[in-house]
Amino acid sequence: MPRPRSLTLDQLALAALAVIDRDGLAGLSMRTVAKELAMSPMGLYRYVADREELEGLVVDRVLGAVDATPPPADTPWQERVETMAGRLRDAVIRHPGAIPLTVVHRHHAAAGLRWSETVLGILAEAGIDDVRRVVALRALHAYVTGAIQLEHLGALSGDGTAVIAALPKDRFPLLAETARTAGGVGPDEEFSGGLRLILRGLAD
Amino acid sequence: MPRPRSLTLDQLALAALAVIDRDGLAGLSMRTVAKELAMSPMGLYRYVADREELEGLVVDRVLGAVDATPPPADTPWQERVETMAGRLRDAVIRHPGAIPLTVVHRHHAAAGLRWSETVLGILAEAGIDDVRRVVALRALHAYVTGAIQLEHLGALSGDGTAVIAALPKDRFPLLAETARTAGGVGPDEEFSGGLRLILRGLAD
DNA sequence: CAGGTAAGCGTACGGCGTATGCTCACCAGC
DNA sequence: GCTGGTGAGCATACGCCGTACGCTTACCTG
Repeated sequence: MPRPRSLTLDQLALAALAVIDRDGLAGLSMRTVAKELAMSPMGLYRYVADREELEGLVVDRVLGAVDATPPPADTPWQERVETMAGRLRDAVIRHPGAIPLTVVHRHHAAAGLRWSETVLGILAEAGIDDVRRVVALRALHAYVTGAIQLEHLGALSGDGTAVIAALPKDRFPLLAETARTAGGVGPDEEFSGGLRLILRGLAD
Repeated sequence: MPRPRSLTLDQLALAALAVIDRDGLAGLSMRTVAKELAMSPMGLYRYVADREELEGLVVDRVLGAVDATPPPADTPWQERVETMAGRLRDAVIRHPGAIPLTVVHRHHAAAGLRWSETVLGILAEAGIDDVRRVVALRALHAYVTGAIQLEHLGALSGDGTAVIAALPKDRFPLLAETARTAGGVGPDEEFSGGLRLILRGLAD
């Protein structure tokens, strides 16, 4: 009977994401999202209970872009896990400003659960039993989450490695050297290099 | 000549940490910290340029508590890295509310650099050359950072595993089973279990 | 065409970070 | 022992924020 809703939740998420992509996470507010939708600030509360719920919608949309279908089963399981990790990283990195949100709200996003289920399937096929599988999944989660954040935070502090390279060599000899060689390692190699450490540790 | 300062930066950090421990990160504001110090809100700006700098002081204090002296060299290098990771985790977890701050400001904290230098020393003694060392250090950082956050976020969502255990078993069979067995694995075992995966992967 | 229902808006409140200019406690020099 | 400069600390104010609350009004059903 009443007036029909003029927006979908996905449009809300899209508008919020547009604000984040344009002005960063600090630019996200109920008011800016409402303005993006040519709507009054309070109108948003007909769709979400509070700001946190809006953030959840954003995360749903970001994580919803990751393909959770199992990679072809004829490739080695390590490679399949790498594929899954890569898909997650690619989707998240497409919206760097939203990274802190994905960390906080990942639990409640259905897409995150689908990703986990697929990864667990790959691990099970690799013959990893349930207790080791729990540890492996959490470790993969922890690594991917942490790596994405470090990658992004390092970037925003304006060549974070440059700061480290300027350290007193007598007190931080290894760190200074490491920072120098770190320049030659790209973020992709770094990510998959670290991931492969876990996978090798997993493979007895 | 002028009036001497009545506070030290460490006292500021301590007051902010007290607020965080008592009221959580959301309770931290220039006003609440000033109140904690029986001072006017603007008085804080004689000590720090802005809120971000105050947060940096907090992180300095939290991370300053980790012992960066190399563990005894007569133990296996894997065990020594585990010791270092455990020290970092213990220090951070002592102030759960400040975890998001440690992630953001870790770069600028001197204590974090000392930790990295010590870990690099252990890796070097293990015969890991510089390119692999860069990858290993970043992977350890990523894992420890991510694991601490997941550990803490899981806790605040009121038994996050309980939510997962209630999933439809037909669509998420492995996840549901995993959540059930996860109950039997404590956070300490989970943390060191994942860490050992990386260390095993590092050891050829 | 009339009525009810809910969509959307306007206003307002308390809190935030912080720019700006004041007061006045302190100490060096006479 | 007084005086004057210096900067510590404070009071006020501005423009944001999230959101509680009550009104208007467009829409669909009968």
